[in-house]
Amino acid sequence: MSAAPVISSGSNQFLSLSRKFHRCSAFRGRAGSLDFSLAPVTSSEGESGRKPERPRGRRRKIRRNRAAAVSVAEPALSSNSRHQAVTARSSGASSRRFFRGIEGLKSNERLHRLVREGELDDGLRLLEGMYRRGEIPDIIPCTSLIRGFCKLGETRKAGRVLRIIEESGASPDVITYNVMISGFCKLGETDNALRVLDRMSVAPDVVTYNTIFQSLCERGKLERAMEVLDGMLQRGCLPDVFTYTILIEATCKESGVGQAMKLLDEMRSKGCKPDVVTYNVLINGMCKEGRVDEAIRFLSYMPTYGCNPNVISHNIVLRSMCSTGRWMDAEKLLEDMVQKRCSPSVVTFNILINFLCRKGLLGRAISVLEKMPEYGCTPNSLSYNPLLHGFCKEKKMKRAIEYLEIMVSRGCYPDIVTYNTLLTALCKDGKVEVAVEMLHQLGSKGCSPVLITYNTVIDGLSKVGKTETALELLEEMVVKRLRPDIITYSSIVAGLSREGKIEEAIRIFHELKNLSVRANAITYNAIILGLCKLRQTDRAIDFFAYMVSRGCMPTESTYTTLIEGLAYEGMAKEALDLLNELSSRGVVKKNSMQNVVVSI
DNA sequence: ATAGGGTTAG
Repeated sequence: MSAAPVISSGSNQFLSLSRKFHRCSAFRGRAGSLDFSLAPVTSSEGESGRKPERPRGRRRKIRRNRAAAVSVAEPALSSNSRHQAVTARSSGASSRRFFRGIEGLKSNERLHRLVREGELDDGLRLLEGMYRRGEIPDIIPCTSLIRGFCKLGETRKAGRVLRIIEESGASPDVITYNVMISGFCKLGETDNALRVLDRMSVAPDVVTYNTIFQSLCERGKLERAMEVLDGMLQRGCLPDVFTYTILIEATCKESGVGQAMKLLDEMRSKGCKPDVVTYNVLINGMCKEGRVDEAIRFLSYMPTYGCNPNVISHNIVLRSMCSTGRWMDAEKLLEDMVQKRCSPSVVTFNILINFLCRKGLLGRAISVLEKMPEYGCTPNSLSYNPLLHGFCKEKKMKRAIEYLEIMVSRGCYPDIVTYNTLLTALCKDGKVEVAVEMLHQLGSKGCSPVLITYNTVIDGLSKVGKTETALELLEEMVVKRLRPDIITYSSIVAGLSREGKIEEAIRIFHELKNLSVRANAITYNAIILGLCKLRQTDRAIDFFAYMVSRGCMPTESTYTTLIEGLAYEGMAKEALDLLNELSSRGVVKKNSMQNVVVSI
């Protein structure tokens, strides 16, 4: 960015500005249709892999019991090594081989102990030694070792353990393989999981396959999953309800409910009976496609398929009714549920409360919340938070605090979202100091601030000219290992711009590249606004050009800011011309610029 | 293997 020449009014300058604009190629079409490929502008926080972990208690218990049974009956000898010791003796083998067997027994005992104590790396080291000496390891501690390493994300070490088992002459069983495969899958290494599947020395079971299907489908690789299904059928392994349900869900997402229904037929024809989850997945698919009425009909047919809908079936439909504004239907469905003795859950009520709050019907939301105990449901933070948010939005802080106290008095403790909501309201209310104070007291209330918490307060500070303090909070969050994102930096850049500290704003802006944070239109707009306010419209236009060259799509406020900048510098006619041109291209709505036009 | 996931920047 070169130093900006001082611009005086005059149409010559405007011509050159205008040419600059045209060179930016943003005018070749509407704002929404730049003719070169644009990287996504929105921040890609997306999902953070936070599916609640399913309790696997039952299966684990069985496994543990089996391990326990072995070690109780034969404290030092597992089936594997006992077999070896016996053959070594009975075949009259050399004493060296016999002793190696004895050493192996001792090593396995130590391996068991290390794994039990969680000393995984020591366990692996011992295992390597055993492998070198030709001792045969027990697969049970080895399987635990694989599971442990996978939990730590160290799939490489887990894979090494599996290799050692395979090459040492011990035979891994299907459980060992399943642990390895599920480890790879959980960490997103589906290709590695498939490689293990291919080289398995024992037949994979339905659990093996389901783990892989789950992982493939989560990553949108339905086609690959269907190929694996073919392989499964060829090997004579029978799919179960889980298998089909996973595949049906993915099919709903990728090819629509129509396709998914065909899979349902296939499932039935193979003698596999769909259960309530299978049907719920389909109902969800219908709702997502906007076919709510079809979903309602399906719900009522379910009993004739030999399967009664459950709370979740109803909740899916309920949510869909609410979001399409069919409030009366939703209330009726709730009545139906109660009548059919399908008790509503907290989720049922939270769906209703959420949508009432969004519509601003806080009174009705409260009456729903207060009725929950009659149905045996206790409101949780997801019940109270939308209500607090509603009060805050209406600037009824008193009522918000009142309800905060009510929730606490009922034993429902505020969570980080509750606090974030309150912090937002405090900042908007000009009580930023209070917000900072509250932020720092969160820890003592057993609730740690998250990225959004800091973003909220940093933005609040930046808005009232306290970017100094905002920058301190930025430091603080980094120390707490929270990674600032584009929202954090946009707030700070905007704050600096507003204060006229444009050079510092630009410096931080350029730092973003090193931090691998991608600037978006909001960040650019903040700088452009700062430059315009300093009457450096020329630099602002340079920056606009830079924005486009970096593949960031300008927004309406990018343009309005620039038009205002021109007007502000006294180039009234130019501003008007540009406004006319942009509005004729549909990039800027004229009525959104009424004040500017009037001021000119 | 299915439902609620709410709160932050122009």
